[in-house]
Amino acid sequence: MTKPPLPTRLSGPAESPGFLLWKISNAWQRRQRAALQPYELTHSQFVLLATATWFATSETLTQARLAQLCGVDPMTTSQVLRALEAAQLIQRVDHPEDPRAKAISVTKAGRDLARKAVVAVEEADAAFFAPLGSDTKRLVAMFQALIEGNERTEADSK
Amino acid sequence: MTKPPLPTRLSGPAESPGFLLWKISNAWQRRQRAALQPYELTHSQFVLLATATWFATSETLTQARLAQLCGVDPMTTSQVLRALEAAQLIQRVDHPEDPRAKAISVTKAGRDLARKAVVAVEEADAAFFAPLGSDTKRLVAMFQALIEGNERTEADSK
DNA sequence: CGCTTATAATAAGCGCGCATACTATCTGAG
DNA sequence: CTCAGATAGTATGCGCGCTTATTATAAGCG
Repeated sequence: MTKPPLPTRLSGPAESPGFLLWKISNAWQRRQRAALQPYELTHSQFVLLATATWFATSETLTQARLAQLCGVDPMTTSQVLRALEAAQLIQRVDHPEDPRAKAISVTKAGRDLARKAVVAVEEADAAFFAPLGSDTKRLVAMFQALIEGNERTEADSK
Repeated sequence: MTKPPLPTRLSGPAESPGFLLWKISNAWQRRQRAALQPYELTHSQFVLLATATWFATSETLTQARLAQLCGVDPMTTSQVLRALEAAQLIQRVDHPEDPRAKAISVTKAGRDLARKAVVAVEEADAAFFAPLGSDTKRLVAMFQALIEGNERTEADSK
């Protein structure tokens, strides 16, 4: 070793938490894709459909509210919800009180599909994190700390 | 509570490791995007450029080899490398021994940019995981276990 | 009341991460 | 040597995640 080609990065990317996070997230999404394929849903479609199913009973959902609940950006939410509407899993009608907004409701087909898909998703999720065993709880705690700690930073930079 | 709208999913998605993983990965990519913006690089471009810089001194890189080293799929690798070539950060010449393959080399501009960008990336990375403090090591270990444990499963399903 | 500011949704467009399919070439078994 | 199967790279196309910009409307302030 005369002169390493890059500063730091001591022994390749294998130990960088960010690099690993990226790889794991990709692997997880492949898993989810496979698990959701029988239902012809993508992961984002599932998240929005499931969350809408969950909250539609307790409040009148708008796209913006749903985006906030799921942590999906409003642009993507708009696009994905239109796909869900085209598949007749949800309905988007003009909001009774705010003509700018759309009121989101879930059709019976949507509810039924969500109920079936959520089982497959949670199964795939459990299988993916199974290698951690009981440490999974610890991972969840770390994840929550990361979200907490970075939410603030992101809000600052706006 | 008369009848929950969905089976399981006991108290919303906030505790699902997969859901958290997805949110965190998105947040991390936003951070990386911001950190790399001054260099006009995307995350994938950086990873491929940095890895090429790292390994080009020790072996004759092909796209397939680079894809394998980075864990990026070959199709994306092809596309991203062409972007890097257009930016004159790498070169793709016909491989001397295998006419199917391209030999990848990094230009001086590419090396210089990689050297600068890697600092910004590692800084952003450190800031992102800072909330975990010394537990970061534990997270890395969990990540490695997850990759290990799921690599096998994915290979099986092919 | 009028006016500024914030908000709901969308159009257009970019790059990644795939899946699928195709061409050209290498490699190994017989 | 031949030929089947693996491999390197790419075209095409889809959906997400995001940026920027636009339209329409709501909400707050003087």
